[in-house]
Amino acid sequence: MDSGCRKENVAVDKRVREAGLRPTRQRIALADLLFAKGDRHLSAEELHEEAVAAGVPVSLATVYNALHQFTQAGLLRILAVEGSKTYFDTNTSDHHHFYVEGENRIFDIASGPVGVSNLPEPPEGMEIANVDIVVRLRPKRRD
Amino acid sequence: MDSGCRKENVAVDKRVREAGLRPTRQRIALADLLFAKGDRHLSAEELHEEAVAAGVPVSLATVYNALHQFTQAGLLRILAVEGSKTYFDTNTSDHHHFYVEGENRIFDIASGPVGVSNLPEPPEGMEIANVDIVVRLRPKRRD
DNA sequence: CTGTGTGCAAACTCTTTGCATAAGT
DNA sequence: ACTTATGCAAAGAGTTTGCACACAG
Repeated sequence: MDSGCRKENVAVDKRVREAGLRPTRQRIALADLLFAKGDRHLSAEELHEEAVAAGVPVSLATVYNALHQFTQAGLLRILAVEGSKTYFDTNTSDHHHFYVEGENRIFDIASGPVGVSNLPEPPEGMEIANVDIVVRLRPKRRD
Repeated sequence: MDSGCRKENVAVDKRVREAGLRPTRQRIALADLLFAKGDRHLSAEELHEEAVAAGVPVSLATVYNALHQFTQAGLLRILAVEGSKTYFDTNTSDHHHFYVEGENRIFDIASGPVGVSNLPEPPEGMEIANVDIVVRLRPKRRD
């Protein structure tokens, strides 16, 4: 069951290559899972499971390696959320998230006109790399 | 060398008691370190070191317990930052942070008129618990 | 062929847990 | 006295590392 994957693989191959990484079978498979399906947030373990489920028996260590390499290459961002696991975001532009307390669930905020007003000046010698907004959600208690 | 600590201890004792916790020596000492010095962000290990340095030989496990109990009681917040350590914030109101990449350093943003415009509506059955803004800083490269 | 990437398992870090002892009311 | 908290050390989760083998150029 490969139908429809060829084209992505080619594009992804290029993307990986341009990041200065060898387009190995594993990296391409991972990049394909990451980037072919729109914006996603996932942990190393989740990506690993997906890869295995997709018939690419990559090791967890390799998943970690790839995620960090992609991050360094600017293809991914690390999400700032509480909790023990590290989440990676395939959308590297300024955009924002809902975070569901107690469930470690993360949504993208439909990237409308949400914005920050009166951004403060960064301290001397520093510049703003990006701005993350996390809107923390609680289940609404019905009354 | 106890000078000046009495008063805080009394206030802190009350605070701990009102959180529904027994004001034990350790909890009071930790609460005192946390709340007597203005807004702070620190990890369990940092607080533990401070406590030991302050002559209160509390165990790390107790520090973790106390931090979580205080958090549940609404006296602390858990900070959403990347990295393996959990940071706790003594300021539980909506306010925002600078985060220095690669150093795991966190500043409060001088809480001026920074604000979010066009906050999105939360999904069905959810309500907004709070909003965190993290401004990620990179060292400015001099050219 | 040469060098980089992968896989495995062990090591490491941060955090949590269980149980005997100590402290608070 | 009775109950709850503390401390220790061991367990647990997530992540990283080292080294032999495999694959890409």
